[in-house]
Amino acid sequence: MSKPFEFELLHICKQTGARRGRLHTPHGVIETPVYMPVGTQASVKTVSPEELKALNAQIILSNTYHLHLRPGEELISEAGDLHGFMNWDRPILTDSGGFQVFSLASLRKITEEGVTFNSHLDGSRQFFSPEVVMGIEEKLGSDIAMQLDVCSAYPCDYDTAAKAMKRTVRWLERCMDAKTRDDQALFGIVQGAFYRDLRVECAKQMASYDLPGFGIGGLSVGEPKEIMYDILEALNPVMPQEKPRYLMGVGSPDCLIEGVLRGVDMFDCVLATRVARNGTVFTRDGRLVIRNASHAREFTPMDETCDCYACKNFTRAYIRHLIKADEIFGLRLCSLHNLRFLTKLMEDIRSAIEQDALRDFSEEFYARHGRGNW
RNA sequence: GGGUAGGUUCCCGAGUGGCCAAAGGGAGCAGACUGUAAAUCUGCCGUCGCAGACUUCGGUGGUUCGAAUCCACCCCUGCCCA
Repeated sequence: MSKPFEFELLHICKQTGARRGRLHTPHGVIETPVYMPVGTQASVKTVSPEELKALNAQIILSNTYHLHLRPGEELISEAGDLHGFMNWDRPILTDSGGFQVFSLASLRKITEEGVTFNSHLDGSRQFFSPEVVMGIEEKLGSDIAMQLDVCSAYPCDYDTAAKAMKRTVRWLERCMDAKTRDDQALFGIVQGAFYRDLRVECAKQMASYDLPGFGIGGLSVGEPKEIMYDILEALNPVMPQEKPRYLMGVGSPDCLIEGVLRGVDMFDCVLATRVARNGTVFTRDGRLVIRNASHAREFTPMDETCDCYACKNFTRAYIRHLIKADEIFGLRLCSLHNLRFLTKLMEDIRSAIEQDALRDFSEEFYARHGRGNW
């Protein structure tokens, strides 16, 4: 019996240094590196829990801000917790609302005490602080709770980035003080925008706290990928080896590979499901806009090599038709496929690490898919 | 046969003398999307092109400096009456 939130570092790829691990949670074990589908409002859009399990989703994300506004954590706790409410018995990670502070910038005001929001739903005044957020996340009963953080935009001047990073550290301390549940892990979030020294300083400071894992936030917010990779390279040696590192909001296939190569263990991203609903799918030959007219008469699977429900049963021509006709089933098929594409990619990555061959794997992947087509 | 309302760019539909290649939808085509205010958003959508030019508003002929818009006749469609 392992202790809660133990992270076993099972293997390090001799070719790349990439990490193969296993994170224990109250709702089961997570094999890492892992991609986590996003279910912001207690639902991975268009996909059922049974389907998520079938495509080997090990853990999903949900969102504190959105669930607080609707239906409210009180109502969810009446159902027991978020797991019971949405009938998902595997692990759940809740994001804190820190990203909404960033993406709903026009609706909020940040002070040291916390963030004042106008709800995007009805305009009502909302107040989020580290303590408030921890209270909500504990009521939701997620396995992993993210701290409330301050995410910087791209570009961001040094002074602003430094202030946001330092406030994030102070808010992490307040989250730790407010935390009461032992069966929920709290992750800090490394900030510092695109400045290596700020990132390293933040990571070192947070590493001194006894936390079960750490997020890397504020990346993939519009900066070139090389900048993100550079920050990850700076963080790799200074983040605790024995704790999982979670790169927040990143999940194009190439970024997943590049992240793992730079020591990342966990990822989440809306890209797969959002792009799916807009008529684009990942395939072994790169991104495919299945909505385009060129696929109208292709009576072949979206991806010949894919084992997902959509590829095993339906053709490009049919799925394109569904998308063009605004049939919900088309959105579901594309979502199922893209999610499976990523969970399968992570399976392959885990196996490549175990075989000390992740470099070979990534080179084959790029030879096949190209580097820029994602 | 008589009366009446109409015929607009792929479709629906606005426009009733110049600011009209012609509103607005839809369809179509393409692009974007990375801790989800997203089944969303953006662009193109007569032809050729850089400016610009050219051909269009049922047909033909007129009026006018100028017509999708006014006049005449013709063709076609809906409705009403015989």
